Amino acid sequence: MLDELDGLLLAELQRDSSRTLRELGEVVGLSPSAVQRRIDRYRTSGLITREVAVLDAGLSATAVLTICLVTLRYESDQHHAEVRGRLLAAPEVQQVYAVSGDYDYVVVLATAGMAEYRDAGRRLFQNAPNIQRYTTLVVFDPIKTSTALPVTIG
Amino acid sequence: MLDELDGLLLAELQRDSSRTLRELGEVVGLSPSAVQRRIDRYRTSGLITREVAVLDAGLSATAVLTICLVTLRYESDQHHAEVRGRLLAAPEVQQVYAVSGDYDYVVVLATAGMAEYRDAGRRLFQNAPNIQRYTTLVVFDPIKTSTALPVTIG
DNA sequence: TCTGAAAGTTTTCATCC
DNA sequence: GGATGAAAACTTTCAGA
Repeated sequence: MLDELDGLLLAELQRDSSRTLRELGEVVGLSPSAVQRRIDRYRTSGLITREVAVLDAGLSATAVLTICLVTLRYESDQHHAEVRGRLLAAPEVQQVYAVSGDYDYVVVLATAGMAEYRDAGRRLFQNAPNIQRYTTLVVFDPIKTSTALPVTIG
Repeated sequence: MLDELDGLLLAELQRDSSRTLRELGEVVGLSPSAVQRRIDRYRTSGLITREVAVLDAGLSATAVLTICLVTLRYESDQHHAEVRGRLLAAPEVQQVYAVSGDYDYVVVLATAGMAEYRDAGRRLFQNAPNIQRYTTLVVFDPIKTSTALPVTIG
């Protein structure tokens, strides 16, 4: 179970994880070793899955982001597994969400350029089985790209 | 300008930034201090915008992710700025993409539960000016949530 | 611009509260 | 659980190539 200090600490870590244990301790009001013990717990429990550097999409110059809204032809587990496997294996695929609503999947692609996007789109959707239809939205401004989640305490 | 070593190093940092300079150096074939100099350059140039901990959406228990596809009523810069300002100010807003295609914005919301989502949706879209229509997709499985971008060398 | 070694911090870990 | 302090590890700095 998580208390308010965990909520605070996790919010800080989702905002900036590059600080030292002492700096984090000052923010949340704990000693460095107390901070460390909590962070260890998040890591071993799998609550923190990874720590990553986030690049500026604008400065990554020619990077093109596209969002594909995908509907499958068939709804069986096998067909879903097949599509997921294909998406996860593709290096261009940045994010995949299984959704309920007007579509089955929302897929964010990050490619080095427009030509690379066309290739990926054809390979993953156009010439692929089980895809009934898909719509592409080209991102011209990635206004906010956080991964922060709310932490429920208690 | 970035060389192949930068491309390698940036890919590694986007995958796992929690490693030491020595470990990273072993992966890319550089000494710890050479790695550090390059990372410093990424940080001061703004290519690396931040370093964050990524939480497991499943273990974050009651966290609900939703994706809203939003169309504005008017296309002027002022109207866009107004909507963006509102979205950026909301703590529930995890990601915002300005897109071209069938919609104007793709917005990812992360809320502590369904009730919180309903509040946020009403506040940000239903009872808000300039929103012509919006569709909500409820995420029932965040299959992949990376932020990795391709790095163009040269 | 890289390497390698010395100096300065941070993290780790055992111990006590 | 949390704090403290010593040891180990890491990062930073700087001389030399």
